[in-house]
Amino acid sequence: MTFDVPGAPEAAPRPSRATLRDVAHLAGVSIKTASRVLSGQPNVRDETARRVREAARTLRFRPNRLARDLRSGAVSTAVGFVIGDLSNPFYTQIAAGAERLLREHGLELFIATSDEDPERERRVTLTMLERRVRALFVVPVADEHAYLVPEQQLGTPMVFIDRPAVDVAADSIVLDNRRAVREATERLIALGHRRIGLLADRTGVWTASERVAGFADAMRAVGTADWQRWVHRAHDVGTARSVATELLAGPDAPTALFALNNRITAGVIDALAGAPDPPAILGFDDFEFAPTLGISVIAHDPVDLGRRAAETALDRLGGRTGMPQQIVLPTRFIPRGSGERPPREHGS
Amino acid sequence: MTFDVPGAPEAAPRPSRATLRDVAHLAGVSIKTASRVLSGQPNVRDETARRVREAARTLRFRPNRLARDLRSGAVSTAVGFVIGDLSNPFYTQIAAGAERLLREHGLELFIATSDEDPERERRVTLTMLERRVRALFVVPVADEHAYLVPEQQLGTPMVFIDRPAVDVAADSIVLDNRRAVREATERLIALGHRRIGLLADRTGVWTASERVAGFADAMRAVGTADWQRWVHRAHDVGTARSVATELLAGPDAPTALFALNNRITAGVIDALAGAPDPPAILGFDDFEFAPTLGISVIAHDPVDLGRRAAETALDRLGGRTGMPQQIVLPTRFIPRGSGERPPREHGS
DNA sequence: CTGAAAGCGCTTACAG
DNA sequence: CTGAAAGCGCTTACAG
Repeated sequence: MTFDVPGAPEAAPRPSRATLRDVAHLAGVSIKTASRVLSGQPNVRDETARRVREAARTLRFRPNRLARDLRSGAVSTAVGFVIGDLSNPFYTQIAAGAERLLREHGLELFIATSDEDPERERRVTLTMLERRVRALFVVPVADEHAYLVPEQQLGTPMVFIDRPAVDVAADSIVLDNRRAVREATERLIALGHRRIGLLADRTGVWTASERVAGFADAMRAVGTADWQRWVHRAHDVGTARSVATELLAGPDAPTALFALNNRITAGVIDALAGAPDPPAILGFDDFEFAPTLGISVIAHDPVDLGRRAAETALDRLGGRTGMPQQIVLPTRFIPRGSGERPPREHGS
Repeated sequence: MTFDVPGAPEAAPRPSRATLRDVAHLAGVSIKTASRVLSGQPNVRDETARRVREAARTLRFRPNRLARDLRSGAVSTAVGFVIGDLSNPFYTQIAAGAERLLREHGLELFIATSDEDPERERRVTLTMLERRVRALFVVPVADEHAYLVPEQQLGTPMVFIDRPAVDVAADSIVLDNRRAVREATERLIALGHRRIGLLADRTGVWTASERVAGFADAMRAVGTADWQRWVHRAHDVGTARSVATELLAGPDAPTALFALNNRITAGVIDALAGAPDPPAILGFDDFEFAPTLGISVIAHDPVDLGRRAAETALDRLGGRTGMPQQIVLPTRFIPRGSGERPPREHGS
């Protein structure tokens, strides 16, 4: 359905945009004085300021930040945020956490998506730097970031989130993936589970490797040498669903399924909906309906990841120097039926 | 946990950033020739181009977009996107849909959040315009946008999403809220429900009013004059939970609950988890676990909302003039247990 | 194929 | 308290 809004005006002739020069002219002052008034600098007579403001209003003057930022140091008040995908809440909640803190410091967010593609990540990151963002946040997919070294040396603070920086000495904020998965696996083992199907993201994904390592730690500790046969790969809801379905239909079906991220957990839940004798399910990443669905999760707060990243960048902008830091945020195990509700941005 | 990364270098002395002038100088050409090479213009001898590119590489030259955009029309390749909240997937999926299309046209996304606050919405919108964004997308909370009129007359395409523009004649993309809720209510009535508890967002929210109107249409059609007594208000998961709990405990408890957005649906689900004799639940907005939880939904695709908005803006940028349009996207009713899976960005 | 000049719209540094 | 000049780093328009 498409229809015209009744009574809407014809496209008006386009007046051109008023500049500071126009305002100054109309107010009968120099361009510098107009600049003073409109950017809140002192030392202008009240009457003069009033005239300038009125001229600005009359002309509907809006300053040009491009020009302003260019002149004053070629650094804008924008910060760049590179994430994998805007439709994945994990990423956007990180951005939300960072944004909240940044805007208290007068900074704005420029978000670009890498589509989980290393080459595109590189391209959009460089574009952000061309805009002279004041700081850069990356939830990296690529593991090659040497191209950022010169930019970093030029003083742009960079913070890597969820996965550490590899070949650039930048600050990073990560979760304690390995420990979390080791301890959760130990719980499953303590409950008597031995056939634990692990569904991990693709090899090469740093968080997946860390989490699998935690699983290996726990399995080896109880003498399970062939732990690798329990490790399966999935990357999205669809593949996770198929893998889970196959696993349960096969011989030697697992008594527990451990999904290593929220997308995989969703697939597993899908596969098991209405199954007669469902295995225990454990998921890395908390999600809203976990309590309702009776699923144990390893919980953490993406918003907090973002907030910590912003803190780190603000620190650097504030002049803190020294070695890059890696901050490791703890996760929390929430067993099913615990009734515990972790704090969330929305609701609960 | 916080620790220093071992072996990280001391903060290096900051070299200053190379400009086009530096590159030209090193390559022994004029600044204009360097510009030609690096911005891909023709008419440069191969050998000259090679020298320039090498100089650029040596100096790690990165063009300054602020300067480029300022010179060439003072319009950047960024588009502005104002949403209520980065941690609400409904908004970010809209942004995802728009971004995908826009980037095919070489445009980048600048996202700002209004925090659902009209005054803040106004402020961030104006800041975007100061950055001379090429187009502006707004999922509005305010219902006063007259201040955008001059900007629009200056030729910045604006598209309102999910809620129409009120006092500025801009294009908009909305859902068929009223019809969708009327028809869904009719279904409930056909199933024999008469005591239908409606949980709507705050009065003043345009989508809420439309949806309530649809409910009224259906209730009046079957002679229910006192339909208003079934309308309750909630704004987030928490309030929706309390309202739902109260409703069910009260006398004359509803046999069906109709939640008018995804946040409210989540609250209702929460309230009903484990209830002995739960009412039917119907929710506006689709969500991933609706099939698993056995909930009927009014489905639509936020990604598509964003895509259509981007199409509209690109059209305007391409020179289409004429009256602003309001595009109404249809929704789909998905009954519980239908097994139907709507297409989603992630998974399924 | 190449370059010198002017200018985008502001702010900085300096002078009065 | 106010202003004329210079310049941020590029590209446009023009000339050769």
